[in-house]
Amino acid sequence: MALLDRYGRQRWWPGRTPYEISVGAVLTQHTAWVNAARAIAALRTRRLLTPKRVAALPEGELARVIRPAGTYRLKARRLLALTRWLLERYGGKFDRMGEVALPSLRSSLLAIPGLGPETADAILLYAVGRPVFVADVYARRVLARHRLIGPQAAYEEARPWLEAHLPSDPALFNELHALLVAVGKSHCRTVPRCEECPLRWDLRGRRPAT
DNA sequence: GACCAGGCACATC
DNA sequence: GATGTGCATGGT
Repeated sequence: MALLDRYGRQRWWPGRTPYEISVGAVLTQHTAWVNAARAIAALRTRRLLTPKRVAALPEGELARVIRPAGTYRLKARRLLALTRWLLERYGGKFDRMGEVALPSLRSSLLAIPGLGPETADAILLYAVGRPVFVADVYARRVLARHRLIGPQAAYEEARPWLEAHLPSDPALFNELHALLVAVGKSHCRTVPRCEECPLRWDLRGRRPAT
């Protein structure tokens, strides 16, 4: 892949366990990753990166620990909701989700207050390993720039487009999403036109005639 | 001091 | 259905 050659492997999503990855997905909402990482580090220092320990914590105390991530009262509530869902349905074990059909697992995640499509899909892809594309603002920006989707395309428009145009491979989704974020953050912001960008060849699965 | 960063829920028009 | 606002920190 041309993007891979240019930007290198991105090694997303940082996290030692599926639970830690899911915690990161909530903590990074509308927040720079570096601040979410601080909050995760604070949780790790207190040995709180397990569902049972988080669930046992009063909301106010959890909020204090994750303060560096910003919107901490909100995120403490969301983190507890996710953690309780995980414990009640799967005993805190991500591998028990393996038998659940993807659509029902996804809608079950979306029913948790505080989990929108992007957070739910990040958990599905990066923590559970399901083939769901995280069609975040960067991915949509890059696709729109190449007129592969409309400039105002919504999340739920871009995600099926990506999933339909790519092999259904979680490892590929993982790396490409990370690469699209890297491109969307830097290159596509500063370069007005991308007619020659190799991205479109990757996405369309063919190279243009030269 | 404004703006942004790997969103979401809720109110209002 | 589109638009606006609160949440809140830390970096540029």
